[in-house]
Amino acid sequence: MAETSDFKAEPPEGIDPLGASSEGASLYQLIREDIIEGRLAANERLVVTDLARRHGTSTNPVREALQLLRGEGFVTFVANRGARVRPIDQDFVRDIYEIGVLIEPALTRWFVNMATVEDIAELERIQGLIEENNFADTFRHSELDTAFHTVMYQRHYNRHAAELWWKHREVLRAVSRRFNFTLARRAAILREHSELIAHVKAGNADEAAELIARHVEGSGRHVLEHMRARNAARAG
Amino acid sequence: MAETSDFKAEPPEGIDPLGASSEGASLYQLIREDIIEGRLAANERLVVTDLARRHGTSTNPVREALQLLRGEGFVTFVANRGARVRPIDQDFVRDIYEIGVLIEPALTRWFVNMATVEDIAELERIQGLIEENNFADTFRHSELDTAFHTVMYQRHYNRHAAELWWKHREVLRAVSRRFNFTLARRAAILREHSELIAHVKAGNADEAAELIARHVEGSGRHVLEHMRARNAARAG
DNA sequence: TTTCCATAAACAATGTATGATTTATCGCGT
DNA sequence: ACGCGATAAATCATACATTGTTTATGGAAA
Repeated sequence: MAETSDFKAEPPEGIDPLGASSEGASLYQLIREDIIEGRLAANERLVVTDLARRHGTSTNPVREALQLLRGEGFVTFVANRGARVRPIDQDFVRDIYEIGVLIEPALTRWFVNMATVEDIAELERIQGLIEENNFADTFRHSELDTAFHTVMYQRHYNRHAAELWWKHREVLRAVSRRFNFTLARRAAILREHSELIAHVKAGNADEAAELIARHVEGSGRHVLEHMRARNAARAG
Repeated sequence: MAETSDFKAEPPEGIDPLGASSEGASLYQLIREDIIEGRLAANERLVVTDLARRHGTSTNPVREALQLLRGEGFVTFVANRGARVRPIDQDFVRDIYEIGVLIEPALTRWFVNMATVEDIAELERIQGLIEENNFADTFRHSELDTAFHTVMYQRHYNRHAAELWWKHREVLRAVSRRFNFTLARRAAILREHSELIAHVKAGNADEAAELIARHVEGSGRHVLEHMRARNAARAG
């Protein structure tokens, strides 16, 4: 699994990157990243001619990229008023965490029943790196954590579910990177990952699924609490 | 609830129809329906100039509509080879049914705890129409069935989940219309809807959620069985 | 003076048309 | 079966028309 040895988490195998054609693809990816990473403000207007100038293309590919992003839900359109950045706010994050709580246990259950020794070794390797890093490098942690779960969901037969998870994951990864982990959360993550590996080894699908549900919910609660706090600080 | 008195099911309130601008919107909707209703064959090439000619527009709006459909997952792109119709095959249908089994119980649980007397009256009214129709008019049944579930999920706070459900529902509605209901399935639908209403009235959220899981799973099994049979017939 | 409103100018979205360039695809002859 | 040239099509650029939105501006009213 080459994608887990370096820092950058890769999409699960078999998920088309949606960035096919050279020019338009990078345009799409650039705008997408700007939204997900928060470099474009919530509700900011996306003016076609501006984007075209900024990226050195004509307006045509820009408009197509915006429609693609619209279909994925990262951009909203109003007739004759063009595109705006869809805000990745608390509601947004809560929504996709809740969907994760529902879907990830099912993906996990399947994984437990299908896991090979190589899979388990890979999980343990990544978990080793996570413990080694011990949250020192936030970016690295978030990549490793994503890789950990990717190993589990990567080969699931339900491609819709796996792709949905990945799409959500990309957002959550970016959002959670903006915050530091509390000590309690750090401990919970390490403990839950270890327990999960134990369940996988023992073939306890139900326990693993239940654990993942708690894991995702805990992660969501943690991020949302941070968002709330930051929001309150900004408002107060 | 005006949307349930006539034949055409409407998207849940608050779901933007994604068809904003007049021209491009209808283009998008037309192509989308052609795919969902199966008028465009699986994997069929979507040639930009053809579509433009057929719909009497220039190529630009066509390309944008295709990108939007790509983002929604109804169309696939390969670099420099353009767009193709994403096949709505057994895998596709199984995937989204399975996601429904995971998500709909959660939506239902919330509904049971929030349902007003008007909601319940509306459910009973629709259920009355469903029984009255008694599967005589397949199209009408599918619209009514959709309306029934829409009442439940319409106002859920998790807009992502509700929109995901709706997007999937539009596909499943079209697919299931291609088949007739077996007698066993008819009986199950009527029984489960009635039981569901009883659970809602009694405020039994868990029972309702469990029932919906079975309802969706049964519906999926039924449709998939039909698809399998038709596929086998075609192959044999 | 400030607030409000109508109006005009500037801006931008949307669609059309056309051409250049690159990349697939297909038919044909070897 | 293979290569090659013709055709088809995707992709991008450019320019422009039309339409609707936004903003600036100059008064009229409070």
